[in-house]
Parts: sequence; structure tokens; C-alpha cells
Amino acid sequence: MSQKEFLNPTVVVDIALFTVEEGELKVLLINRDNEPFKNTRAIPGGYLLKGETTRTAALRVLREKAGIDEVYLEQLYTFDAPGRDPRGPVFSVTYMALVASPLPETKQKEGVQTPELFSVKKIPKLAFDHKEIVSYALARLQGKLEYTTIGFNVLPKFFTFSQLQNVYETILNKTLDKRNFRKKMEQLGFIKETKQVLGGMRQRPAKLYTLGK
Amino acid sequence: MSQKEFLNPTVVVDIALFTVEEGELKVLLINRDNEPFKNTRAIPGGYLLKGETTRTAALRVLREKAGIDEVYLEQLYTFDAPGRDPRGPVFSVTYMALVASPLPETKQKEGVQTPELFSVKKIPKLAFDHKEIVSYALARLQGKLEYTTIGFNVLPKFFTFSQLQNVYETILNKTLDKRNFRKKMEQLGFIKETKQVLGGMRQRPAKLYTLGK
DNA sequence: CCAAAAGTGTTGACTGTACACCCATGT
DNA sequence: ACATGGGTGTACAGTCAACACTTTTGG
Repeated sequence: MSQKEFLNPTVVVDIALFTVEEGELKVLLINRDNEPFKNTRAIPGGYLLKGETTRTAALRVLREKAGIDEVYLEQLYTFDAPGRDPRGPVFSVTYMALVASPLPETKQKEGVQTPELFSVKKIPKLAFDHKEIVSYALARLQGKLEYTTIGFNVLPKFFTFSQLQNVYETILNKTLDKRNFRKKMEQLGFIKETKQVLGGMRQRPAKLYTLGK
Repeated sequence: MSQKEFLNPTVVVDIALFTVEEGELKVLLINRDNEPFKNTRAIPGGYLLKGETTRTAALRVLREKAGIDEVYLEQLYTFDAPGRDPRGPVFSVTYMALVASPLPETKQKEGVQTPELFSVKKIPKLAFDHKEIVSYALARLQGKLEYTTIGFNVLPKFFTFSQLQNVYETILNKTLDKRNFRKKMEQLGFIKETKQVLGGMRQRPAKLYTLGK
């Protein structure tokens, strides 16, 4: 068997980045400015470069394309269907990213389209198999929400109970009972109360919580 | 940015193949007959060849190395840590495979080590990061067992309730109550009764069930 | 008739769900 | 004083867990 028979595919990293904003679960999309799929929306992604792991490549892509530094990243799946990229065999190692809103302002850079957030309920046509990637990421996020602390990655370090509940309601796309939610969270033991409160609103100040027992 | 900067890694496919045999969850290992890690156990794997997807490569590897044709395959994770293969950047796209026991007899082939089943409780030192791959596969299998039909892949098409329970007990590594198990399975609706029974044992014949409502 | 696994219900504990009012603050 | 979200308990229903005996076959 000669070396020639091996397939050394080009590898790209594509990232489904979610955040919760205005009571909606949103995903970050860019507008492609190159063929193929020019002027079609896509999730941010880029080629894997020498010396990178897929994870560091994902972090670089998010920094370059969206100015995002602090982010939760989880590898999802490797998409390798033949023909998924018209240019040839390109493997996409996909990641889910979660960040707290608001995202940093992206200064308009040369040759880089400004990324935009779209509600997952109103996703436009996407390039390549990116629709499938977003669906996969969403299923994973929803699946892990209830038994892990993954949801806390879209919250600031200190948060109120209603902010937390809003995250759960938004990601699961259903309303939850306030008292039952509180009971469940308390018994799961993911969060601890702080001595801080969030005031300045025109209602009773809310206690601030943080992750960790 | 020149084409030279892209990393086009070599890609291998590694498979954690499980079966349930003699009340134990077993994983298929081969003995490596080449460097690196010569004479160390490893999970079956092989290079991705031109024209293959990782899935078809995994199927080919299982056919070539273990004579296995019919198999459940699920992609797990892509391992890309630098240095995971001393020869250079090699990405491993990993799969979990499940088959019913007994496995087909593997005719001893030239240059191919006979694969052997090992209890997951007694896994020897493994090559590369294969220990991590097996752990990951096991966690996935256990996690999906209770809310999917993944466990049925280690059973023949027709099976008795106690065979089914044995699979669950073995994979979860704990004993289950017979009546509660039956109730839960019946209400999950994964299985349907057939008109066949499995006799010939020196005890009361057991009804045979099959997957599907 | 004995050995072996098949098959079958009930009870109490626990967990999840539904539901309504008072509280603390800013304006 | 009022508008706004913050914060709290109870009762019912459904699910889960524990538990032992009878049945059917082969030897």
C-alpha cells in the first residue's frame, strides 16, 4: 500500500456560537464574501493551520472573525461527507461555542464581514452543511443543559435567578415554573449565593448567585 | 496566506468495538505488530484511504481486521492532540461499534494479528491515547443506554427479556430488578413481543422479543 | 420431583408539577 | 401609592424502588 493512497484531507473548523439575548437563543453567522456560497450566510470557520489543534484554530477563528476571547468551546462532530465542499475533500471538525451576551463590538475589518446574531428560530439559508451543524449543536446544547453546568456559559459570573431561568427557558424553548426551577437548581447544587444583590432597577433587588458549591 | 500554511493531517480511524459476552462488557483489541507501540494492545484502526469517508473506512477496518460485516457504528470524537502519534500530526476520528456476540471467527491472516476481546474491567496498557478513546466510548454507551435503543445492537434480532436485562446490567455494571426492568421496557415501547419462544433449555421457555413497536 | 430461569403486583418513598400571594425597591 | 419583578410553600400525581412467590419446562 503506497503513501499515495492515503487521504490527507483539508481540515476546516466550523463553530456554532450561541448566546442568549433578548430572550432568544441566537447563533452567530457571517456573510461569505468568497466562492463557494458567496453572499450566503455561514457559521464562522476557517482552515486549520500548521501548529494548531482544532481547538486552538477554533479560538483563533473566533478571535479573528468576532473579536471573542473568552469562550466555552466543545467539540461536536466531524463532518466528512463527500461533496460537502464543492472544492474537494474537506473535513469539518465542528465546535459549539457559548458566550455571555453582549458580544464584544466587532470593529469592521478589511475583508472580514461583520458577524451577526440570528435567532435560532429564524435562520436563513446557510452555506455547505452548516444547517446540519447548527441543528446538531442545538440538540447537544439542549441535551446537556439539564444535567450539566453548560448553560452557565452564556451568563456573566454573577447572575440573578431570573437571568438563569431565562437562559433555561430560552434554550429549551419552553416556560418553566419559578418555584420549581428554584428548587431544582438548589438541589442540583451548581450555584451558590453571594452577599451581593443587583439593585438599581425599579423593583426589589435580586440576590446574585455564582457557579460552584 | 499561502497553501503551505495549511495543515493537512494524516487521518486514521480508530474503533472501540464492544460486545456483551459471558456477562461482561468486552472491547476488541489487537496486538500491534509494527512500531510505534509494537507488541502493545490497541483498538483496531487504520488509515483513511482515498475515496473513503471515515465511516466507510471504519467498516473496512472492522471487516479486514475482525471479519465483522454487520455492525452498529457511531462517530464519537476527533482526537488531535499534538504528539498523540510520535510520527507526526495524525488525527484520529473515533467510532464506537457494537455487535452481537459471538463475533465471527477470525481466520488467521498474514500480517494481521488476531483480535481478542477483553473485559472493560481488565484492559491492558494501550497504545497511543486509546485508553482515553475507550473511556470516552464507554461513557457515551452508558449515557445513551437508558434513553435510546443503542443497547439492542449487542443482541440478536430476537431475544429474551433476561438477555436484554443482562445487556443493561453488564453495560451499566449494576444489577437491576427484574420486575421494574420489565415495566420500564414495556412503557418505553422499544420492543414488541413475538409468537416465538426460546425453549430447549432445562427451564421454562422464554418469550422472544424484537425491537420496534 | 427437582433444578432452573420465567413470569407476575403491591406498597411506600421520592420526585416532578401545578398553583397564588406577599415583598422590596424605584419612580 | 403603584408598578415591577423578587421571593416563598403546599398538595397532588406520577415515577421509581423494594420485595417473594408461582409457573413451566428439561432432566
